[in-house]
Amino acid sequence: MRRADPFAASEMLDSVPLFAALGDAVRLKLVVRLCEEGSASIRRLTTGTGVTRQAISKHLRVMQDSGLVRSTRRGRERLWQLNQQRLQDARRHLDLISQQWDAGLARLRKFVEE
Amino acid sequence: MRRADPFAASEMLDSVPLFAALGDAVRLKLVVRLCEEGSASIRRLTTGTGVTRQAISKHLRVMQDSGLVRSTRRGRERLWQLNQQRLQDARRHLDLISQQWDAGLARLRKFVEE
DNA sequence: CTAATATGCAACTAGGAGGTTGCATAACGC
DNA sequence: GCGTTATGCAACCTCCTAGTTGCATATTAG
Repeated sequence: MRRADPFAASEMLDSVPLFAALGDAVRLKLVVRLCEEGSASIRRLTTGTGVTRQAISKHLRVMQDSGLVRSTRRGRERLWQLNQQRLQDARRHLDLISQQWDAGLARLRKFVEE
Repeated sequence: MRRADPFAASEMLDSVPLFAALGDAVRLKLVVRLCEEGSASIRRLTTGTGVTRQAISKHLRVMQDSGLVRSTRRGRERLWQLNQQRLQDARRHLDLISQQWDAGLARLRKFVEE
């Protein structure tokens, strides 16, 4: 009962939480911040955001659940850093969509011309 | 009072609604569907989704507001299609993030080694 | 003209997301 | 040991989002 899909729909759906993680202004700023600083503690990431530490903590957990960031405990603080592999997954999925779109266009064009 | 940003944060934030649009299973399936079919009416896009036509209509509006799709009226139906330019914007932003991440890593590595 | 088709609009509901405050716990510095 | 710092956990609030149903409107077919 599976529909035929020209590119793996199930794998594509894996990136839904990843895109959702990127689809929030606070979180996208955190991504930028982590790019600049490499890795940083919650306290450090909170400064300048205008929201509380707990809010940032929640955002980081969302990002972690989507695989976008990971953390390591060091002493009394937890250091967060980007997981670049996951970013590349997202890029790859967008590439696949674009390619498929092009292919679909070409197919339609051919269909019309025949 | 603007913070210095190594890559345009304001432009980056433009893609927040775009990522949010992609961060939903129903909508990402619609993207795939539009890739396959080129352009399609609401009624057509609704079949097989398990939700009502109005739900799909709302999703399409969200996607439209983020620039991901556009529509044209033809007779009594409205045809929707992907806006590939916007997809490429998203890819470009992910590329920028990745590059910045690499640069940040290199900077940190150099700092540690010195 | 009339019936069927395709969509738009509005009101409503349920649930989740983003945010807060308050308290608990663990690790440093002295 | 003790105060300070950094985080975790839980309860709570608010609002937006995804979904529904019901009705209105426009267009096509016959």
